[in-house]
Amino acid sequence: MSERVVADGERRRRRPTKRGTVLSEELIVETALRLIGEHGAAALTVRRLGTALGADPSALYRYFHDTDDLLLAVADELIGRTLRSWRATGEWRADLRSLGLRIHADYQAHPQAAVLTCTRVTGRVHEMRSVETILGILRGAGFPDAEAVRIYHVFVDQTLAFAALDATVLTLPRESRTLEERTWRERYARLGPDTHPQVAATAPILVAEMGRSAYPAALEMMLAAAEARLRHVRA
Amino acid sequence: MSERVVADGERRRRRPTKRGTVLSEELIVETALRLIGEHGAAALTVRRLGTALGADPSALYRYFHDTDDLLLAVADELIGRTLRSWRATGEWRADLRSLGLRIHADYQAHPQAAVLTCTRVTGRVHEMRSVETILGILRGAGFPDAEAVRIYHVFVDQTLAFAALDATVLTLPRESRTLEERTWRERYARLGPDTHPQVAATAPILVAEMGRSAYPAALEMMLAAAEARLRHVRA
DNA sequence: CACCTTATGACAACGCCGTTGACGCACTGG
DNA sequence: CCAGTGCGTCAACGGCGTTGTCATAAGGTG
Repeated sequence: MSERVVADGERRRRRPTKRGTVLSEELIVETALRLIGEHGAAALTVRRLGTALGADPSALYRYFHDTDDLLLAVADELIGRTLRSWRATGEWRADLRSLGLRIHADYQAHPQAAVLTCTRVTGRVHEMRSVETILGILRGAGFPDAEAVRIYHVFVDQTLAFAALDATVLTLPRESRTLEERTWRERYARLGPDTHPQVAATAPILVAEMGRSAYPAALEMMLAAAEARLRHVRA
Repeated sequence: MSERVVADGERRRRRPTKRGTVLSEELIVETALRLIGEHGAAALTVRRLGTALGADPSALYRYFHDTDDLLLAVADELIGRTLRSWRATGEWRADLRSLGLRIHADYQAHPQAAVLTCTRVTGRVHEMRSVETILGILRGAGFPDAEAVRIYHVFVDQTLAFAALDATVLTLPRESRTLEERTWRERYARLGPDTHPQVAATAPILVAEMGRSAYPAALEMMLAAAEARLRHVRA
């Protein structure tokens, strides 16, 4: 191979593919996101992406070193979109809540990219700006520095951890997911009170609860605990 | 296919493979865990597992419907190992705390497997016993059913999510991990108070805090919020 | 012990996947 | 308008999960 993966701006000759589309890094990333959104996470393969672009799959290797490189580009685009659409209100609980829920939701809209991205420290502009933003919210609310940093850490890692967890579930093939749902509905709901009294006593509530993400509830508990700490500090 | 996947106990004829090993569900799961531990999560393929067992890959389909089914068995074995070493004290906060920390620690001892299995609902024996245990702790503490189920969900998902997040970091190749950390520190050290005042004001605390897992702090905040709810319910 | 049934391991094949090297067309700089 | 080369295309490789078929040994039955 010619080992030539070049930044999009330095590209010299844009030759249309056999089906007439003109490739670009941006178009490829957008198409990848569209594929994920339309046909599920499993639809994102190099071959299918090539087909969707009307190009030979191997053409993509002129733009990205490998699949991982492509997914990172997709992830970076995601981070940008998320940050771009957030607005601060000035009330610390409302701001943390909306920021957390927005990150969680945006990542779940593109689970494949989220799973790969969540655990990586990018050190890029967007990430550093988010650190600054969240720390500002907490210190502005009156948390002492050590407390603010600790809560920042919990908030960020909890949000990313849940985003990755919930995204992983969405990444599973459809059969596995419906299987899990049925596992709760059928197997757990039918456990006898003699062997599993706790489950048997709460079965309907369990089935309803396990069908959704625990992140909103976890976030609320975290915010409540933080507010209690804040009152304690101020007293 | 004969569509015959039979529980391990009901197996009638144990024929040794060409290389002499006698297969069993247990042996397959153990070998899978060993493969993951020795060569990373990516090493777990049906073909390699077959080779490691000295059997034809297709022989595994007599024991598990497909790769997903096998993965669920591996996940359940992990849960079982963790539960086997835990003891209840009778005080709900202490019990949840020790259980959470133990799960988190045990999963990080097998990071490769944790990443692969954290998100799966297995519906198998060990998992069902863990649900029963945790629900028992919460309802025994006096939480009403709906509240107990909600807190159970938050507790479990938060623990697994952090376990997977922290395990993923351990999974990264050593070089990229140290590289990321160094880049991160250098970038944050360079941030001036003019552009990033919040980070600049807390830099030393930040560096110290980000070096460890946020799970213990997150767990404490969750327990504090739960106790507040409990007091509210009782009043 | 001999026989029959059948569970179960082996084999070969299918259709995916990511990735790469060789090739040659068409675009761009001169 | 020509030359050089950037980049899309083609073909192929090796690996993957999975399945249909076959053969063989285990184990009940007499």
